[in-house]
Amino acid sequence: MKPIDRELQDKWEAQLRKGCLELAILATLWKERRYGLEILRQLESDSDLVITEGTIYPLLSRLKSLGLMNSEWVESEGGHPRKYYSLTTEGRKRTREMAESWSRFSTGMDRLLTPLKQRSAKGDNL
Amino acid sequence: MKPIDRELQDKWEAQLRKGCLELAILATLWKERRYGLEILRQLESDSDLVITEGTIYPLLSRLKSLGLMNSEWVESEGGHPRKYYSLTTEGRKRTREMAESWSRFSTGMDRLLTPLKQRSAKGDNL
DNA sequence: CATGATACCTTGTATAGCAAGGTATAGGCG
DNA sequence: CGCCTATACCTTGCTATACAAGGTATCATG
Repeated sequence: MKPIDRELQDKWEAQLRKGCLELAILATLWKERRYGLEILRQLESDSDLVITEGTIYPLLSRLKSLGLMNSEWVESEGGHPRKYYSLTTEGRKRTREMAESWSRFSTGMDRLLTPLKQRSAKGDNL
Repeated sequence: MKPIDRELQDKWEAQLRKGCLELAILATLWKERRYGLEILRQLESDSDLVITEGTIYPLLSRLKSLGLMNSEWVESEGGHPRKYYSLTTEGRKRTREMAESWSRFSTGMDRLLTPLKQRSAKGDNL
């Protein structure tokens, strides 16, 4: 892939991620509470979402101020204390709604992309 | 759904769409050339992507300047002439790459969301 | 020639993600 | 004790995106 393509691909992927972060973050808290950097690493390992601290902390603050999360400081053995976030009842509700929204959106995108997948069916050899 | 929820849901959906537009637009041109407003209507009918003219025209210009599309003016019977866009070879290549990127991303998101779907398996009655 | 319909384009604004830099706590080391 | 490193949280300024609003152009109709 040429450098210019590489650049475009990166830019595209960057844009793609936008707007899905809230749901992704909420989802990581579905089963257990987590702290900032932990969520960040979780996203990176479970999906392709690589985000930075400058992205996640403002987002966590916003989600908390919206009442979707609670936070509590927890001392850790050695090192800086951690701020653990957990979903509120409202947060669980919204997470489910957003997941449904994602599902609809995803389905719509796949429908738009079906023409690309009909290679063999129409002798379209690319 | 309460007004505040409605607002949040709308905001979320707005963000979700960001960055997927390029791929969506390119995909509509996979089989045939189309003009601006036609693409806009196509997106609305085939998926949930409702966008405005202020969104699509700058985007089309950018995609053209990137060499992914050609455009040609075509007279229409009655009314303003239409500017038809069609994919270049480069554009088709990138569309395929972006579709693969979408597929990876979509899979990653679904993986993050799997914990939400295990209601019955763990007696999690919501 | 005014109106409506269709179509394309531009300007200004709000917002999101991010790079970069700053603060705070604890452990190891000379 | 002072210094370094690691971990963790937070803030500021920048860039790019989508969008609302408003503008231009063409043709048909009355």
